[in-house]
Amino acid sequence: MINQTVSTGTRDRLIAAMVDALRNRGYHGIGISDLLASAQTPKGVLYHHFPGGKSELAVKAIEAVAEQLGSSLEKLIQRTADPVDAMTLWMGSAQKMLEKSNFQAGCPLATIALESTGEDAEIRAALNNAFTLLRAKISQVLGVAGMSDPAARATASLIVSAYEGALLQSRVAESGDIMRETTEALIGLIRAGLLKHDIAGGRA
Amino acid sequence: MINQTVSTGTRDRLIAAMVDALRNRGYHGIGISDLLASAQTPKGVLYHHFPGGKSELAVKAIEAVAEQLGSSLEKLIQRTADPVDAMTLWMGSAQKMLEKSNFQAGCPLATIALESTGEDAEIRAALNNAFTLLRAKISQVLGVAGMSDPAARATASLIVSAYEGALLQSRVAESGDIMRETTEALIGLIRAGLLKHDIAGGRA
DNA sequence: TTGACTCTAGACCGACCGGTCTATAGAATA
DNA sequence: TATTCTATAGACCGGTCGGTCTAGAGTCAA
Repeated sequence: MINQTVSTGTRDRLIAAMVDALRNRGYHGIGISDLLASAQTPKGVLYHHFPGGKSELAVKAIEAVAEQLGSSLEKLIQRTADPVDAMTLWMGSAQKMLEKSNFQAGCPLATIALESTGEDAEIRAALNNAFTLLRAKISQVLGVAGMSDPAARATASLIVSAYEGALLQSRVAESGDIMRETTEALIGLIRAGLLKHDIAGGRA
Repeated sequence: MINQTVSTGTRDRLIAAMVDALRNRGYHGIGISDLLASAQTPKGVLYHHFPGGKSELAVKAIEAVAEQLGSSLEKLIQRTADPVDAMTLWMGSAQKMLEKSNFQAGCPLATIALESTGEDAEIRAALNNAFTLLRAKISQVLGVAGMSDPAARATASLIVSAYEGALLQSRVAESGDIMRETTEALIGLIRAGLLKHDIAGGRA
Protein backbone atom coordinates (compact mmCIF):
# COMPACT_ATOMS: atom_id res chain seq x y z
CA MET A 1 0.00 0.00 0.00
CA ILE A 2 2.37 2.66 -1.23
CA ASN A 3 -0.35 5.11 -2.08
CA GLN A 4 -1.76 5.09 1.40
CA THR A 5 0.30 8.19 1.96
CA VAL A 6 -1.42 9.85 -0.94
CA SER A 7 -4.81 8.63 0.14
CA THR A 8 -4.53 9.87 3.70
CA GLY A 9 -3.20 13.05 2.17
CA THR A 10 -6.41 13.80 0.33
CA ARG A 11 -8.44 12.55 3.23
CA ASP A 12 -6.65 14.87 5.60
CA ARG A 13 -6.92 17.72 3.14
CA LEU A 14 -10.68 17.28 3.09
CA ILE A 15 -10.86 17.20 6.87
CA ALA A 16 -8.65 20.26 7.12
CA ALA A 17 -10.85 22.08 4.63
CA MET A 18 -13.94 21.22 6.66
CA VAL A 19 -12.32 22.38 9.90
CA ASP A 20 -11.40 25.61 8.22
CA ALA A 21 -14.91 26.03 6.88
CA LEU A 22 -16.42 25.40 10.30
CA ARG A 23 -14.14 28.02 11.78
CA ASN A 24 -15.04 30.67 9.26
CA ARG A 25 -18.55 30.00 8.02
CA GLY A 26 -20.14 27.11 9.78
CA TYR A 27 -21.57 23.85 8.53
CA HIS A 28 -24.48 25.18 6.52
CA GLY A 29 -22.55 28.19 5.37
CA ILE A 30 -20.17 26.17 3.24
CA GLY A 31 -21.07 24.18 0.15
CA ILE A 32 -19.59 20.89 -0.97
CA SER A 33 -18.18 22.50 -4.08
CA ASP A 34 -16.40 25.24 -2.11
CA LEU A 35 -15.06 22.59 0.19
CA LEU A 36 -13.74 20.52 -2.70
CA ALA A 37 -12.27 23.58 -4.35
CA SER A 38 -10.34 24.59 -1.26
CA ALA A 39 -9.12 21.02 -0.82
CA GLN A 40 -8.22 20.84 -4.53
CA THR A 41 -10.18 17.64 -4.87
CA PRO A 42 -12.81 16.32 -7.28
CA LYS A 43 -16.19 15.27 -6.02
CA GLY A 44 -15.87 11.52 -6.22
CA VAL A 45 -13.05 11.49 -3.68
CA LEU A 46 -15.22 12.92 -0.97
CA TYR A 47 -17.78 10.14 -1.25
CA HIS A 48 -15.07 7.55 -1.59
CA HIS A 49 -13.45 8.50 1.72
CA PHE A 50 -16.64 9.58 3.48
CA PRO A 51 -19.61 7.58 2.20
CA GLY A 52 -21.81 9.46 4.63
CA GLY A 53 -21.08 12.66 2.74
CA LYS A 54 -20.91 16.11 4.24
CA SER A 55 -22.15 15.15 7.69
CA GLU A 56 -19.69 12.29 8.06
CA LEU A 57 -16.88 14.61 7.06
CA ALA A 58 -18.10 17.05 9.70
CA VAL A 59 -18.00 14.36 12.37
CA LYS A 60 -14.45 13.45 11.40
CA ALA A 61 -13.52 17.12 11.42
CA ILE A 62 -14.95 17.52 14.92
CA GLU A 63 -13.00 14.50 16.12
CA ALA A 64 -9.83 15.87 14.58
CA VAL A 65 -10.35 19.22 16.29
CA ALA A 66 -11.01 17.53 19.61
CA GLU A 67 -7.83 15.54 19.33
CA GLN A 68 -5.73 18.51 18.31
CA LEU A 69 -7.27 20.75 20.96
CA GLY A 70 -6.75 18.13 23.64
CA SER A 71 -3.14 17.46 22.80
CA SER A 72 -2.18 21.12 22.53
CA LEU A 73 -3.84 21.73 25.89
CA GLU A 74 -1.91 18.80 27.30
CA LYS A 75 1.37 20.20 26.06
CA LEU A 76 0.56 23.61 27.45
CA ILE A 77 -0.15 22.11 30.84
CA GLN A 78 3.07 20.16 30.91
CA ARG A 79 5.11 23.16 29.87
CA THR A 80 3.59 25.54 32.39
CA ALA A 81 4.35 25.22 36.07
CA ASP A 82 1.28 27.03 37.36
CA PRO A 83 -1.98 25.45 36.13
CA VAL A 84 -3.78 28.77 36.20
CA ASP A 85 -1.03 30.27 34.07
CA ALA A 86 -1.66 27.45 31.62
CA MET A 87 -5.32 28.47 31.41
CA THR A 88 -4.34 32.07 30.79
CA LEU A 89 -2.02 30.99 27.99
CA TRP A 90 -4.74 28.82 26.53
CA MET A 91 -7.17 31.70 26.29
CA GLY A 92 -4.40 33.87 24.93
CA SER A 93 -3.54 31.45 22.16
CA ALA A 94 -7.16 31.34 21.00
CA GLN A 95 -7.21 35.11 20.94
CA LYS A 96 -4.00 35.21 18.94
CA MET A 97 -5.44 32.88 16.33
CA LEU A 98 -8.58 34.97 16.08
CA GLU A 99 -6.61 38.16 15.67
CA LYS A 100 -4.21 36.66 13.15
CA SER A 101 -7.14 35.60 10.98
CA ASN A 102 -8.52 39.11 11.08
CA PHE A 103 -11.38 37.95 13.30
CA GLN A 104 -12.62 35.31 10.91
CA ALA A 105 -11.48 32.08 12.51
CA GLY A 106 -13.38 31.23 15.67
CA CYS A 107 -13.85 27.87 17.31
CA PRO A 108 -14.94 25.24 14.79
CA LEU A 109 -16.78 23.30 17.48
CA ALA A 110 -18.89 26.22 18.64
CA THR A 111 -20.30 27.08 15.25
CA ILE A 112 -21.54 23.64 14.32
CA ALA A 113 -22.68 23.11 17.90
CA LEU A 114 -25.15 25.93 17.52
CA GLU A 115 -26.18 24.95 14.02
CA SER A 116 -26.83 21.34 14.94
CA THR A 117 -30.29 20.12 15.87
CA GLY A 118 -31.44 17.14 17.87
CA GLU A 119 -31.68 15.16 14.65
CA ASP A 120 -27.98 15.44 13.93
CA ALA A 121 -27.22 12.68 16.39
CA GLU A 122 -23.69 11.75 15.29
CA ILE A 123 -22.58 15.36 15.06
CA ARG A 124 -23.94 16.15 18.49
CA ALA A 125 -22.35 13.07 19.98
CA ALA A 126 -18.98 14.01 18.53
CA LEU A 127 -19.36 17.55 19.83
CA ASN A 128 -20.38 16.39 23.25
CA ASN A 129 -17.37 14.10 23.41
CA ALA A 130 -15.10 16.95 22.42
CA PHE A 131 -16.42 19.33 25.05
CA THR A 132 -16.47 16.65 27.71
CA LEU A 133 -12.85 15.84 27.00
CA LEU A 134 -11.91 19.48 27.19
CA ARG A 135 -13.67 19.98 30.51
CA ALA A 136 -12.14 16.81 31.93
CA LYS A 137 -8.62 17.91 31.04
CA ILE A 138 -9.11 21.33 32.57
CA SER A 139 -10.81 19.91 35.62
CA GLN A 140 -7.82 17.68 36.18
CA VAL A 141 -5.44 20.63 36.05
CA LEU A 142 -7.52 22.54 38.54
CA GLY A 143 -7.35 19.58 40.85
CA VAL A 144 -3.59 19.87 40.73
CA ALA A 145 -3.95 23.55 41.56
CA GLY A 146 -5.65 22.54 44.77
CA MET A 147 -9.36 22.54 44.01
CA SER A 148 -11.75 19.96 45.33
CA ASP A 149 -13.27 17.67 42.74
CA PRO A 150 -16.72 19.27 42.42
CA ALA A 151 -15.24 22.77 42.46
CA ALA A 152 -12.75 21.79 39.77
CA ARG A 153 -15.50 20.35 37.60
CA ALA A 154 -17.69 23.44 37.94
CA THR A 155 -14.78 25.79 37.33
CA ALA A 156 -13.76 23.80 34.27
CA SER A 157 -17.27 24.26 32.88
CA LEU A 158 -16.96 27.96 33.54
CA ILE A 159 -13.59 28.18 31.82
CA VAL A 160 -14.76 26.40 28.68
CA SER A 161 -17.93 28.51 28.67
CA ALA A 162 -15.93 31.69 29.04
CA TYR A 163 -13.55 30.58 26.30
CA GLU A 164 -16.34 29.95 23.81
CA GLY A 165 -18.42 32.96 24.75
CA ALA A 166 -15.48 35.31 24.63
CA LEU A 167 -14.34 34.05 21.25
CA LEU A 168 -17.87 34.55 19.97
CA GLN A 169 -18.14 38.12 21.18
CA SER A 170 -14.64 39.08 20.13
CA ARG A 171 -15.26 37.72 16.67
CA VAL A 172 -18.39 39.79 16.23
CA ALA A 173 -16.79 42.88 17.73
CA GLU A 174 -13.73 42.35 15.54
CA SER A 175 -11.62 43.25 18.53
CA GLY A 176 -9.67 41.28 21.06
CA ASP A 177 -10.87 43.44 23.92
CA ILE A 178 -13.72 41.24 25.07
CA MET A 179 -11.54 38.16 25.06
CA ARG A 180 -8.88 40.05 27.02
CA GLU A 181 -11.40 41.35 29.56
CA THR A 182 -13.01 37.95 29.95
CA THR A 183 -9.67 36.28 30.57
CA GLU A 184 -8.61 38.97 32.99
CA ALA A 185 -11.80 38.71 35.04
CA LEU A 186 -11.87 34.93 34.93
CA ILE A 187 -8.27 34.35 35.92
CA GLY A 188 -8.38 37.09 38.53
CA LEU A 189 -11.41 35.56 40.20
CA ILE A 190 -9.97 32.05 40.10
CA ARG A 191 -6.72 33.18 41.64
CA ALA A 192 -8.56 35.07 44.34
CA GLY A 193 -10.65 32.01 45.01
CA LEU A 194 -7.63 29.74 45.33
CA LEU A 195 -5.89 32.25 47.56
CA LYS A 196 -8.89 32.45 49.85
CA HIS A 197 -8.84 28.69 50.25
CA ASP A 198 -5.17 28.73 51.03
CA ILE A 199 -5.64 31.35 53.70
CA ALA A 200 -8.68 29.74 55.24
CA GLY A 201 -7.38 26.25 54.61
CA GLY A 202 -10.91 25.42 53.51
CA ARG A 203 -12.29 23.20 50.79
CA ALA A 204 -15.08 24.14 48.36
CA MET B 1 -54.57 53.25 8.22
CA ILE B 2 -56.80 50.64 9.77
CA ASN B 3 -54.86 47.73 8.43
CA GLN B 4 -51.63 48.89 9.99
CA THR B 5 -52.41 46.53 12.83
CA VAL B 6 -52.70 43.70 10.38
CA SER B 7 -49.58 44.78 8.54
CA THR B 8 -47.39 45.01 11.62
CA GLY B 9 -48.93 41.68 12.55
CA THR B 10 -47.47 39.91 9.55
CA ARG B 11 -44.24 41.85 9.91
CA ASP B 12 -43.90 40.77 13.51
CA ARG B 13 -44.84 37.23 12.63
CA LEU B 14 -41.99 37.11 10.15
CA ILE B 15 -39.55 38.53 12.67
CA ALA B 16 -40.72 36.06 15.29
CA ALA B 17 -40.30 33.21 12.85
CA MET B 18 -36.76 34.33 12.09
CA VAL B 19 -35.90 34.64 15.77
CA ASP B 20 -37.24 31.17 16.31
CA ALA B 21 -35.26 29.84 13.39
CA LEU B 22 -32.05 31.45 14.64
CA ARG B 23 -32.59 29.87 18.02
CA ASN B 24 -33.11 26.38 16.67
CA ARG B 25 -31.21 26.08 13.39
CA GLY B 26 -29.28 29.21 12.61
CA TYR B 27 -29.34 31.58 9.68
CA HIS B 28 -28.15 29.24 6.96
CA GLY B 29 -29.97 26.31 8.46
CA ILE B 30 -33.38 27.72 7.67
CA GLY B 31 -34.81 28.33 4.22
CA ILE B 32 -37.06 31.16 3.14
CA SER B 33 -39.87 28.75 2.41
CA ASP B 34 -39.71 27.14 5.86
CA LEU B 35 -39.66 30.60 7.34
CA LEU B 36 -42.74 31.64 5.38
CA ALA B 37 -44.52 28.42 6.21
CA SER B 38 -43.98 28.84 9.93
CA ALA B 39 -45.11 32.47 9.70
CA GLN B 40 -48.11 31.43 7.59
CA THR B 41 -47.20 34.01 5.01
CA PRO B 42 -46.79 34.03 1.23
CA LYS B 43 -43.54 35.00 -0.33
CA GLY B 44 -44.43 38.43 -1.63
CA VAL B 45 -45.06 39.74 1.87
CA LEU B 46 -41.51 39.12 2.96
CA TYR B 47 -40.04 41.23 0.19
CA HIS B 48 -42.67 43.87 0.69
CA HIS B 49 -41.77 44.39 4.35
CA PHE B 50 -38.09 43.60 4.01
CA PRO B 51 -36.83 44.59 0.59
CA GLY B 52 -33.37 43.45 1.59
CA GLY B 53 -34.70 39.89 1.87
CA LYS B 54 -33.47 37.27 4.28
CA SER B 55 -30.52 39.23 5.60
CA GLU B 56 -32.56 42.34 6.33
CA LEU B 57 -35.07 40.20 8.19
CA ALA B 58 -32.19 38.72 10.17
CA VAL B 59 -30.97 42.18 11.14
CA LYS B 60 -34.45 43.13 12.32
CA ALA B 61 -34.69 39.88 14.22
CA ILE B 62 -31.38 40.57 15.96
CA GLU B 63 -32.55 44.05 16.90
CA ALA B 64 -35.78 42.65 18.26
CA VAL B 65 -33.91 40.09 20.34
CA ALA B 66 -31.56 42.77 21.66
CA GLU B 67 -34.49 44.92 22.70
CA GLN B 68 -36.34 42.07 24.33
CA LEU B 69 -33.24 40.75 26.05
CA GLY B 70 -32.33 44.19 27.32
CA SER B 71 -35.75 44.99 28.70
CA SER B 72 -36.18 41.63 30.41
CA LEU B 73 -32.77 42.05 31.99
CA GLU B 74 -33.77 45.53 33.11
CA LYS B 75 -36.92 44.21 34.74
CA LEU B 76 -34.99 41.46 36.45
CA ILE B 77 -32.55 43.96 37.87
CA GLN B 78 -35.27 46.21 39.18
CA ARG B 79 -37.11 43.33 40.78
CA THR B 80 -34.08 41.85 42.49
CA ALA B 81 -32.44 43.58 45.45
CA ASP B 82 -29.03 41.94 45.10
CA PRO B 83 -27.45 42.53 41.66
CA VAL B 84 -25.56 39.24 41.81
CA ASP B 85 -28.83 37.46 42.52
CA ALA B 86 -30.21 39.10 39.41
CA MET B 87 -27.36 37.61 37.38
CA THR B 88 -28.06 34.18 38.85
CA LEU B 89 -31.70 34.48 37.91
CA TRP B 90 -30.76 35.61 34.43
CA MET B 91 -28.63 32.55 33.82
CA GLY B 92 -31.35 30.42 35.33
CA SER B 93 -34.03 31.77 33.04
CA ALA B 94 -31.95 30.98 29.97
CA GLN B 95 -31.44 27.47 31.25
CA LYS B 96 -35.15 27.08 31.86
CA MET B 97 -35.94 28.11 28.29
CA LEU B 98 -33.37 25.68 26.95
CA GLU B 99 -34.75 22.83 29.01
CA LYS B 100 -38.36 23.62 28.17
CA SER B 101 -37.55 23.45 24.47
CA ASN B 102 -35.95 20.06 24.96
CA PHE B 103 -32.51 21.57 24.36
CA GLN B 104 -33.37 22.99 20.97
CA ALA B 105 -33.70 26.70 21.65
CA GLY B 106 -30.40 28.37 22.39
CA CYS B 107 -29.46 32.01 22.06
CA PRO B 108 -30.48 33.40 18.67
CA LEU B 109 -27.64 35.92 18.73
CA ALA B 110 -24.91 33.37 19.31
CA THR B 111 -25.79 31.17 16.36
CA ILE B 112 -25.83 33.84 13.71
CA ALA B 113 -22.82 35.47 15.35
CA LEU B 114 -20.75 32.41 14.58
CA GLU B 115 -22.24 31.94 11.13
CA SER B 116 -21.63 35.51 10.07
CA THR B 117 -18.51 36.52 8.19
CA GLY B 118 -16.77 39.85 7.81
CA GLU B 119 -18.82 40.48 4.68
CA ASP B 120 -22.12 40.44 6.54
CA ALA B 121 -21.54 43.97 7.74
CA GLU B 122 -25.09 44.90 8.79
CA ILE B 123 -25.63 41.62 10.61
CA ARG B 124 -22.35 41.94 12.47
CA ALA B 125 -23.07 45.54 13.39
CA ALA B 126 -26.47 44.60 14.78
CA LEU B 127 -24.94 41.73 16.73
CA ASN B 128 -22.17 43.89 18.10
CA ASN B 129 -24.71 46.46 19.23
CA ALA B 130 -26.72 43.77 20.94
CA PHE B 131 -23.78 42.33 22.85
CA THR B 132 -22.44 45.77 23.71
CA LEU B 133 -25.82 46.73 25.14
CA LEU B 134 -25.96 43.55 27.16
CA ARG B 135 -22.49 44.04 28.60
CA ALA B 136 -23.20 47.67 29.39
CA LYS B 137 -26.36 46.81 31.32
CA ILE B 138 -24.60 44.15 33.34
CA SER B 139 -21.59 46.32 33.93
CA GLN B 140 -23.87 48.98 35.34
CA VAL B 141 -25.41 46.51 37.77
CA LEU B 142 -22.02 45.36 38.93
CA GLY B 143 -21.10 48.95 39.60
CA VAL B 144 -24.08 49.14 41.92
CA ALA B 145 -22.81 45.99 43.61
CA GLY B 146 -19.65 47.87 44.47
CA MET B 147 -17.25 47.09 41.67
CA SER B 148 -14.89 49.63 40.19
CA ASP B 149 -15.57 50.62 36.61
CA PRO B 150 -12.89 48.55 34.86
CA ALA B 151 -13.57 45.53 37.05
CA ALA B 152 -17.28 45.81 36.33
CA ARG B 153 -16.66 46.01 32.61
CA ALA B 154 -14.35 43.00 32.62
CA THR B 155 -16.69 40.98 34.81
CA ALA B 156 -19.63 41.86 32.56
CA SER B 157 -17.67 40.49 29.60
CA LEU B 158 -17.04 37.33 31.59
CA ILE B 159 -20.70 36.96 32.52
CA VAL B 160 -21.95 37.31 28.96
CA SER B 161 -19.21 34.96 27.76
CA ALA B 162 -20.13 32.40 30.38
CA TYR B 163 -23.81 32.76 29.51
CA GLU B 164 -23.25 32.08 25.83
CA GLY B 165 -20.66 29.39 26.31
CA ALA B 166 -22.71 27.53 28.87
CA LEU B 167 -25.84 27.64 26.72
CA LEU B 168 -23.81 26.26 23.85
CA GLN B 169 -22.38 23.36 25.81
CA SER B 170 -25.65 22.55 27.55
CA ARG B 171 -27.46 22.48 24.25
CA VAL B 172 -25.02 20.01 22.77
CA ALA B 173 -24.95 17.88 25.91
CA GLU B 174 -28.73 17.98 26.07
CA SER B 175 -28.44 18.50 29.78
CA GLY B 176 -28.68 21.50 32.06
CA ASP B 177 -25.70 20.36 34.11
CA ILE B 178 -23.04 22.43 32.37
CA MET B 179 -25.14 25.56 32.61
CA ARG B 180 -25.77 24.87 36.28
CA GLU B 181 -22.09 24.26 37.00
CA THR B 182 -21.02 27.32 35.07
CA THR B 183 -23.47 29.53 36.95
CA GLU B 184 -22.47 28.04 40.26
CA ALA B 185 -18.76 28.60 39.67
CA LEU B 186 -19.26 32.04 38.18
CA ILE B 187 -21.53 33.41 40.89
CA GLY B 188 -19.49 31.80 43.64
CA LEU B 189 -16.31 33.42 42.42
CA ILE B 190 -17.93 36.81 41.95
CA ARG B 191 -19.38 36.75 45.44
CA ALA B 192 -16.05 35.72 46.89
CA GLY B 193 -14.40 38.52 44.96
CA LEU B 194 -16.85 41.12 46.23
CA LEU B 195 -16.49 39.85 49.78
CA LYS B 196 -12.74 40.08 49.60
CA HIS B 197 -13.01 43.69 48.51
CA ASP B 198 -15.35 44.46 51.38
CA ILE B 199 -12.97 42.93 53.87
CA ALA B 200 -9.86 44.51 52.44
CA GLY B 201 -11.65 47.69 51.47
CA GLY B 202 -9.66 47.46 48.25
CA ARG B 203 -10.50 48.32 44.68
CA ALA B 204 -9.70 46.20 41.62
C1' DT C 1 -65.56 56.44 -9.64
C1' DT C 2 -61.12 56.73 -10.38
C1' DG C 3 -56.30 56.44 -9.37
C1' DA C 4 -52.70 55.83 -6.05
C1' DC C 5 -50.95 53.25 -2.50
C1' DT C 6 -50.32 49.38 0.77
C1' DC C 7 -50.38 44.81 1.54
C1' DT C 8 -51.33 39.97 0.33
C1' DA C 9 -50.67 36.13 -2.75
C1' DG C 10 -48.16 32.75 -5.27
C1' DA C 11 -46.28 31.40 -9.90
C1' DC C 12 -41.96 31.43 -11.66
C1' DC C 13 -36.73 31.67 -12.31
C1' DG C 14 -31.77 30.76 -12.66
C1' DA C 15 -28.27 29.23 -9.57
C1' DC C 16 -26.59 26.20 -6.58
C1' DC C 17 -27.29 22.49 -3.27
C1' DG C 18 -25.80 17.64 -1.76
C1' DG C 19 -25.43 13.35 -3.81
C1' DT C 20 -25.10 9.55 -7.49
C1' DC C 21 -23.09 7.56 -11.30
C1' DT C 22 -19.74 5.92 -14.62
C1' DA C 23 -15.02 6.11 -16.33
C1' DT C 24 -10.29 5.59 -15.55
C1' DA C 25 -5.59 5.51 -13.56
C1' DG C 26 -2.44 2.90 -10.97
C1' DA C 27 -0.73 -0.38 -7.73
C1' DA C 28 -1.23 -5.20 -5.67
C1' DT C 29 -2.18 -9.87 -6.35
C1' DA C 30 -2.47 -13.95 -8.96
C1' DT D 1 -0.40 -10.59 -18.37
C1' DA D 2 -5.01 -10.67 -16.40
C1' DT D 3 -7.62 -9.45 -12.48
C1' DT D 4 -8.84 -6.97 -8.59
C1' DC D 5 -8.95 -3.22 -5.59
C1' DT D 6 -8.23 1.55 -4.19
C1' DA D 7 -8.38 6.18 -5.39
C1' DT D 8 -9.08 9.94 -8.59
C1' DA D 9 -11.96 12.44 -11.76
C1' DG D 10 -15.94 14.97 -13.16
C1' DA D 11 -20.45 14.78 -15.77
C1' DC D 12 -24.88 14.66 -14.31
C1' DC D 13 -29.35 14.83 -11.50
C1' DG D 14 -33.52 16.18 -8.92
C1' DG D 15 -34.51 19.26 -5.40
C1' DT D 16 -34.25 23.40 -3.04
C1' DC D 17 -32.25 27.81 -2.53
C1' DG D 18 -33.08 33.06 -2.31
C1' DG D 19 -35.19 36.32 -5.11
C1' DT D 20 -38.24 38.55 -8.89
C1' DC D 21 -42.45 39.43 -11.02
C1' DT D 22 -47.30 40.09 -11.90
C1' DA D 23 -51.92 39.95 -10.16
C1' DG D 24 -55.37 41.19 -7.05
C1' DA D 25 -57.67 42.76 -2.66
C1' DG D 26 -58.53 46.50 0.38
C1' DT D 27 -58.25 51.40 1.76
C1' DC D 28 -57.45 55.87 1.09
C1' DA D 29 -57.97 60.88 -1.06
C1' DA D 30 -59.68 63.46 -4.89
